[in-house]
Order: sequence, then structure tokens, then C-alpha cells
Amino acid sequence: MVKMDDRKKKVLAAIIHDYIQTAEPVGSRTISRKYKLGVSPATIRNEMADLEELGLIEQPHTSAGRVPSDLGYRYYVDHLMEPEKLTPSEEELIKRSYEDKSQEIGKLIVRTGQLLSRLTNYTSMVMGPKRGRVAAIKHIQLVSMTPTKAMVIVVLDTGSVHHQLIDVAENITQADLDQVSKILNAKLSGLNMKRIKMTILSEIYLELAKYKSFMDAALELLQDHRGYDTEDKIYLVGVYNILNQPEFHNIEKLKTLLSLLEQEKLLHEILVDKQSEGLTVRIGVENSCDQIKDCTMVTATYQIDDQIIGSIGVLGPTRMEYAKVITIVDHMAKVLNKTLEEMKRWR
Amino acid sequence: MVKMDDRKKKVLAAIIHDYIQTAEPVGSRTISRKYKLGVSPATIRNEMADLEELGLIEQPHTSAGRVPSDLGYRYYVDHLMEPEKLTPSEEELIKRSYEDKSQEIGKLIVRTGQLLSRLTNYTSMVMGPKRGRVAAIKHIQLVSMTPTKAMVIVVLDTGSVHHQLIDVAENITQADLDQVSKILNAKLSGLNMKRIKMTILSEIYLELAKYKSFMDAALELLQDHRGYDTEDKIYLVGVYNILNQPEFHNIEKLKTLLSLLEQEKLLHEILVDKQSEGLTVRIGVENSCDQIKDCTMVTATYQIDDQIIGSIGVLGPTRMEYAKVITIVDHMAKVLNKTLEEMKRWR
DNA sequence: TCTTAGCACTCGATGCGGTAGAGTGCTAAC
DNA sequence: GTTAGCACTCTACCGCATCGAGTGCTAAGA
Repeated sequence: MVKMDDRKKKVLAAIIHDYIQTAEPVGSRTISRKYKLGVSPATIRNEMADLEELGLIEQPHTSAGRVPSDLGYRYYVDHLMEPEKLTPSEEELIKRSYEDKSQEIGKLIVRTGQLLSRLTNYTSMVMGPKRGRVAAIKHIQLVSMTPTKAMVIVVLDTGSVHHQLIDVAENITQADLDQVSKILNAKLSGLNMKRIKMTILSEIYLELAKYKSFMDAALELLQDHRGYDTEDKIYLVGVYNILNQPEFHNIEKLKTLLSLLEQEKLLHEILVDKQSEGLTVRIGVENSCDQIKDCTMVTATYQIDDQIIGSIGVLGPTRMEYAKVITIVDHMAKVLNKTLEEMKRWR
Repeated sequence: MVKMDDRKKKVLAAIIHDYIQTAEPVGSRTISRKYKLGVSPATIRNEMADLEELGLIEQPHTSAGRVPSDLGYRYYVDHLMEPEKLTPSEEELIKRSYEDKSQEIGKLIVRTGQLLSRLTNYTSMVMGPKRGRVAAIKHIQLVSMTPTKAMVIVVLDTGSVHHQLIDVAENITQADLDQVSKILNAKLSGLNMKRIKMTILSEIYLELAKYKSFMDAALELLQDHRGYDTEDKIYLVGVYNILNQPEFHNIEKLKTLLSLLEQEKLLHEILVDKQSEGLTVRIGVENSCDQIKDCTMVTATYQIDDQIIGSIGVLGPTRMEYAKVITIVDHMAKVLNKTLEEMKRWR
């Protein structure tokens, strides 16, 4: 049985570095010349044969150089890689992006996605925050728009605002609506969405019998839980960055990947696949989804009060700049968590 | 000088039909066999030579068949094409999509984009409604979120709702906020955004001197005109449909096009380029933008009270199914206009 | 005068053999 | 254990011949 020794590690690291840069199979000669291990190509070749036996590298065909296997990348990430530091300008950019504090949580997440994509040059995927608890109603307001239309506005304590137009009878005035708003607020304000059960609703019905005609529509908005959740929403930024990866210059591969990215359900599975707190790197076949078998996903969770409420991630080819991407994702998750912590008070 | 006669028209139409279907240059033999004009390939060849002289068709190289030129498509669209009727299932689909009446105008536009893309299998571009007039304030509401944060909500008479979190002093209560809301509503309700000038603002400042601390932030939201406009926002649907077009199996072309589609400003120019009321077809070089010189755009405007407030359109290769696409875009614009007319009352 | 069969011609696509070059594995010497 | 040397393998590339689709032209026929 072959064992990894120090030189093998160096050779593997060299192969991976070179391949990440060039996307071309790496030969023994290249390594000997570019990476000064102080040994001849022949020695490198022996080491390479061992590394291949270990399953860490592969040959596309005889007389081609070697290419890292998924397992090789895995070994690299786990044992060899030295995380790259952020450049001052990168740090600066991140800092500036989070400066504006009076943000809605959703916007924060979107901005994170944009940053991830911009810094890594890959595609970023971020998942909107899942409520650690169910959102509670802060305020309800009805506004008359035209004689027959009114706007229902619901403010949640998470800082999100929802609105919908409803039809109302011709003779309803803004005064009526104010009256209804008042009652709704008295009854519902502070309650979380799950606790708005039929009992309370029928109570309201009773009290507002004369407005029955439009209460149905108004309450429908309240009941529509899904409408309040950004939980399932996944934001993609920089999808077209994959066009810069030579491995996707093949239209068929491109189609497969892009059609995957259109399906939010699958994205969701990919993003939370085997998710545990902190940073996760899933390389090639480690992904459960077939369509990204030659991609790597670097994801991290973000949380509030130790409860995971969402994920951010970067999707790229297995030939990914691991040292850079991992640092960035990790750092962004930390910054995001810190920012969320500061915003926590009003959630 | 060669003149178009009936048979030339038939030959041109045949070439275009065949090319739209196959994306391959069309030969004289194919036309004679498939399109039963009752003449031999040799005759067709003579006609083709004439059509080429007229600039309506081109030869990629000697010994290849003919391909329609932009001019050829133009002639086809102007003189030869018979608009294709919508199938019952298509009509049904469109009808169902617009059934839900109590819609916000923005959602209506997005839905239109989705339909366009789905029905045509090309990329759709729709532009959000430009206000015929400046939006007016319908209602302002301040809601206390935490001891130090409040939500400003502004409802416009166009049916859009805007909100933003602001910082407030620790000792401000919801009652205070209600008081401020009341005054703001009294002063500003019904005014359009342009008319909120310094005079009115300073009046408010005077009256609400004791809340001065946070009025700045609240009024900033009111002043931020751009925030209220969806005018410049362009929705793209079905971008990946272009992958199905053989003309874009070339990565470089694809990159050029996709990078164009990422630039909203350019999109805006493309969509309203030489825009006049009604349906417009811009074929290949007729587009002012270089990057879509081998694309065709079919656009239509939508209006309220004879004022153009936006555009919808489809982007595809010049080898486009004109008869189908033109019918669909035209029909969708009409349906959209009709729906907007019905919604008009509350705008 | 218009149509068409026939034919020579053009040019891209395809396939094949040969070559160059990159890279390997193995062996034998250091 | 390392390395120089060498035979071997396989891809990429080039040139060449061939095939076939499609043309333009010409001359005969309607």
C-alpha cells in the first residue's frame, strides 16, 4: 500500500495549482520546471504513478498529463491548501457593502450574493432567511385607493412589508377602513402568523360583520403564509460567469447546468444538501445532484441565536480556486452573521 | 432591373420557411421538391439568382444553398407573411393568465413577460410601466418596530407601496408616530411627488419641530423619486431559450449577447429604439445596437389613455418564426391594453 | 420567350495517412 | 532512492483525396 509522504503532497499540490490555472493536464516536466521540487521529471513520474494509484489524480488518456480527481481536490482542501488572505481592497469592498445599517434583511442577503459572485467570479447562490420563529404581525393598515379598491398593508416584525389590492363595496369610506384597521390591529397585532386561527378570525368576523363583504379578501392575505416567507427564495448572481470556464464551453453541459439553475426546488436541495453549521465544500460527485457532478459548491450557513436560518454559497467547476473561494465564503458568512447580530434587536 | 413577380415571391417565401425550420442553407432542389411550385430546380435557380441580385437572399459560399438576408426577412414580413392564428390552447392560456383582476400593474407586466417567453420559446423583454403622470401620495404611515427603529410606509396612487426602516430616538412612541403620520398625511396626501417642494417640507418641519431628529430620514424616502419608478426596470424571461438556437451554439456570440442582456441601460435603448405606437419589428442590422446585429426584436407598446407607458418584446435570431411571434406579441399587447383599460379607474 | 435537362465547376465536409510532440512507463546505471 | 535514456502511446494537426450538394451556364425544347 502506497502512503502519502511529504513529496507526494507537494507534487499533488503542484498539479492542482497548475491545473486550476491552466485547465490543461499537467505533465511531470512542467512540475519539475515550474515548481522547483529539486527532482527530475522521472522522479515526479514515479510519484505521479503512486498518486494515481491512490485515486488522487487521473489521466485523460495515455500520454496526456495528469488531472486532479474529485478525491484529489478533497485531499487538497482537507490537508494541503493554505487559505488565501483577502486583499486589502477586497476587505474594503466587503466592509463598504455592509456599512448601510438600516437595511432590510432580504436586501442584505441579496447584497451578499452580489459580493460573492463579484469576488469569486463564479456563480453565487444565496438563500433568503428562514424565520427562526414564525413572523408576528406588527401593524395592519387599510388604505382606500379608489371607490371600489383598497390596499391591505401588513407589516411584520421581521421588517418585511406585504401589500395587496382588494375589492371593496362602493360605499366603504376611508373612515370605515380606519375603523377596521383599528380593530384588526387590536386583535392581531403581536400575534405570530401560526396563531391566527379560526377562533380569532371568527371573532373578528363577528365584530366586523358589516364589512364582511371584503374581509374575506383581506384575511386571505393574512393567511397566505407562503407569501411572507422568503425562505424558499434563492438568489442567483453571476450565472454567466460560468461562460468563462472552459469546462462549460460545451453547449450541452451548459444547458444541463442552466436548466438546473432555473429550478428553484432543486437549487434548494443543492444548497442545503447535508447542511451542517459552518462551511461546507462539496466537490464533484460529493454533490447529491447529478447535474452538478463536475461542479464544486462551497456553502456556509448563517444564523441568529445559534439557529441556522439560511445559506450562502458559490458554485463553480471542480477546478475551482479553492484557497480563495473558501476564504471568501467563510469571511462573508462571518460578516453576515455579525451584521445580523447587530440588527437582531428589532427582529 | 429585376422586378419581384409572383413566382419570385413564392420562392422567397419557400426559402424563408425552410430556413426558419432547418437553419440550413436551402437549395433549389429542396424547394422544387418540397414546395411544389411546379417548376424544375433549374428555374428555381434562375429565380434565386434574381433574388440574390435584389439582395433578398445570400450564399454563405459557392455551392451552398441560399440563406435569407435581413432585407429578405424584411420583405417577407412586409409583403409575404400570413400571420399565424393562435391555437385555441394558446388563447386559453393567455386568457387564464389575465383572469385574476385585482393585480398590481407590475405583476401584470411580469406575467406578460413569462407568457411571451413561454409561447414563443424566445427571450422576452418587458419594460415596467412609465407613469403617464407623476405618482401621487395616497397614504403615509409610520410604524414603530423597536424602541429605536420605525418603518416608514408610503402608498402611491399607482398601487405601489414603498417602505424603509429609519432610526428614531429612544423616547418616541407609537402614539408620537401616529401623530406624525396624521400630519404628514394631511399635508402630503394627494400631492404628486414633484410638487413636494421645499416650501411644503419646511412647513412640515416647523410643525413637527419636536420630531426633527428623525424627520430627515423619513423625508429622504419621500424625496427619492427614483425609488418609486419601475420605469427603468426591464424584466427578462427565458434567456436560456437562446441556447436552443443553433446560431448561438458559438460561445463567443453567446457571451456577447448575454453580457448585453446584463446591462439594463442598453436593454432600455434596445427596447424603445425608434419606438412608435404599436408593433415594431427590427431585423438584424435594423437594430441600432451592434451586439444584436443578428437578432430580431419584435416589440409592441402598451398605453393608457393613448399615452405610451411601456413596451413588451421578444428577442430571437433573425431566423425567427415571424408569423407566430408577431401574432403573439400583437395579441399580448392588445390583451394587456385591454386589461389596463379595465384597471384604469384606480390609477 | 420561358423552361429545363445536362454538365462542368466550386467548395465545404469527411475521412485517411503521416508526422510532430507531449507525456508516459520501464530499465539500467549512478 | 534518483535519474538519464529510450521505446512506446496517443492526440493534435496537416495535407490530400474524395464525395456530394449546389451552383451557373448552355443549348435544346415547348
